[in-house]
Amino acid sequence: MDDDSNNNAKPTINDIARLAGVSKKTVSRVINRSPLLNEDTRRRVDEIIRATGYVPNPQARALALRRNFLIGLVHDNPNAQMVLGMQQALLAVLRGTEFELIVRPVDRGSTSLVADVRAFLERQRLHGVLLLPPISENDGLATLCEQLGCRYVRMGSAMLDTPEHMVASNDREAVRQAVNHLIGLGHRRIGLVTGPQGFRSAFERRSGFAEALAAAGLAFDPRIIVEGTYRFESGLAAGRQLLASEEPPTAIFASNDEMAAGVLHAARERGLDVPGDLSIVGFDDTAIAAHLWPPLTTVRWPIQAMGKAAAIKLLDEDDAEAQPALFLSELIIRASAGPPRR
Amino acid sequence: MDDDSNNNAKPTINDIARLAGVSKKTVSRVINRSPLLNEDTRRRVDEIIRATGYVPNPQARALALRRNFLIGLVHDNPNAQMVLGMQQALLAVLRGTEFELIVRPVDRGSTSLVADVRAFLERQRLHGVLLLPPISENDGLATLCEQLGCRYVRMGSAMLDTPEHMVASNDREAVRQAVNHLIGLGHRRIGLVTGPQGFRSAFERRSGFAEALAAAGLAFDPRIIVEGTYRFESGLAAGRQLLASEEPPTAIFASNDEMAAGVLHAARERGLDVPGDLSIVGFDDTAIAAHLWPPLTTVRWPIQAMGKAAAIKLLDEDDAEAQPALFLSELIIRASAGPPRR
DNA sequence: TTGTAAGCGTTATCAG
DNA sequence: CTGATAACGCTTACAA
Repeated sequence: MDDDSNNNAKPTINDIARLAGVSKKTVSRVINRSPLLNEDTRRRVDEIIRATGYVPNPQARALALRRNFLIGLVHDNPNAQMVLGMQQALLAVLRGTEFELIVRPVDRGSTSLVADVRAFLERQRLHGVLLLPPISENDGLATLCEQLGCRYVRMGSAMLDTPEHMVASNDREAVRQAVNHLIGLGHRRIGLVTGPQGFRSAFERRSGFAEALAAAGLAFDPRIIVEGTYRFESGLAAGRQLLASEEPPTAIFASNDEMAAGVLHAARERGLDVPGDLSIVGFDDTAIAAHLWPPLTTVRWPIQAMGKAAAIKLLDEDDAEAQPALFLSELIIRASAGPPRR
Repeated sequence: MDDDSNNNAKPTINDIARLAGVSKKTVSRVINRSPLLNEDTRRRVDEIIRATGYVPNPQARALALRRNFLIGLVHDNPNAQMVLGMQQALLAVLRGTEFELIVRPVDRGSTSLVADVRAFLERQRLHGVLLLPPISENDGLATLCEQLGCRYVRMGSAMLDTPEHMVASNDREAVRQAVNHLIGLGHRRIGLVTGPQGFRSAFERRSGFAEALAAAGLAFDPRIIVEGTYRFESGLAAGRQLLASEEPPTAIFASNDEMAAGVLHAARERGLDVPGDLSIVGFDDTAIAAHLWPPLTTVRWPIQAMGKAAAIKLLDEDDAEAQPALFLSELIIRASAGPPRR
């Protein structure tokens, strides 16, 4: 009915020990690359392991070690593209290791946020977690991880923590560049659609905007600054408002691409030519940016690189130090921004 | 230094047993809602559990039970939006249960696909997996799950398996409706951008297209059928080709939104008015659809409902039967399709 | 209805 | 360098 070896059952450490004629502890040492091991013994055991296709049982290891080989991704899904990009980057590093990725969306509005995350971390005994914005801005979560002895890395739009716990994009500088681009094109009256209050990224981007204007000696006119929610609809509403104002801007910087798409919509509704009548710049370089018409000038931040760095920081104490904590974004110039017609 | 109870250490089943003055087995019975249990005992133990905040250690349970409380999401990431939507739907059901979601991207091109998944399933001893298209079309994977005693549900664009193992959208019917919509608007020459060969969804959508044409007595002209890759660039290329043809279509059905965005781009390049000169219909109703200008008429399939049904099928043997396996898509009429001008 | 003993597959301790 | 032996926290026999 069956042919070789123990048929269906996967071999355990005991099987290997018996086959190799050593104790299970020795096998364990081989598995864990213990340095104090006779080279011959190691080779012999390794051979058996290879031959049998033995793989240590993660559940048993987790129990004995009191910690799991799991990396958690905790987020509040502000941006599907970003979350998935992060996942891919993490998994690229995790692949080939014994670690698995476990995903945990949470509700940042909930008063029990910290308690929820605590329960999750305690239960699963994660090796480490990556906190995505905006919940990464919550210092309580960082403290919690520290307390629980769970490695953590926060992702954010500014340095919120020490380098080993941080991968940050420099949003402020990136926006400064983007706005400088508009100023360089000749724009003097530039509108802003901000992100929602309370988001650090919104604050940073707004600051970069203000700084760029100040550096160019341009006025920061609150009448052409509108707060958005990072959603398309809010961009649409903001665009309508801005374009209907007495003295409409010739360019609008939207704090993310989704809102920029909304602004573009508003421009179309009024029959405006983009970029002739209105230049638009977004932020994030999500998929939509290149697919809009005209393709959107925007800021791209290195999700892949940041995710990779985060994963390495989470996995390995030693390599962590070597990884950068601050990442530079890049202005992607497409067709949605040009010189003002008037 | 510390105040109450065992300070830092989480209570174990032994602590609860001692505190309640019963054996650990009894506590175990309470945890697992064993029916043969004195109501009084149960209450007493439950009380202690609540008071101490005891939570059973999942790793220990996994070891003893030889199976993990993990649900896997195995995919090849053809569509970020869909993957994330699926995740959300699964997690909504998993939330509040003891199950966690573990994400596993794979490479469908790899010759070791089945072996990779096997290694993953054997190692993690998953409770169940959800296979997303296109790898869900691989019967080998389903057989594998069966062999390993791992529950599975396949998601696809047609019924590829028995209802308890399937959540399917009816792409063929949905496309038929979409194309009928175009025909109803007066279009007689309709182009098609297909998905890549080998994808069942591509086949189904193409079939629906052909059937709608046939039912209306319209010719299926291979010269205005172009194969795409489900990517924006392929839609752009296809659009250019179609619009440059001798007798260009007055409407184009693209087999997904991303390609539809590409077709729209191609139309813009030629200065065409949409929908005046060209009507465009997409498929998927991803975020981009509503954000394009003009907003895209497209087909929406019920990701959330499908994900929820899949999760329930994976979790519970009994409820599984009650869940539908076939889901109907919906034509979302926006502004990108209208009557032909000529 | 409840408890006892043994085991799940691994690692840590501490001798040899 | 290597190996008994006892954890890790829970469940499944099998008794009582």
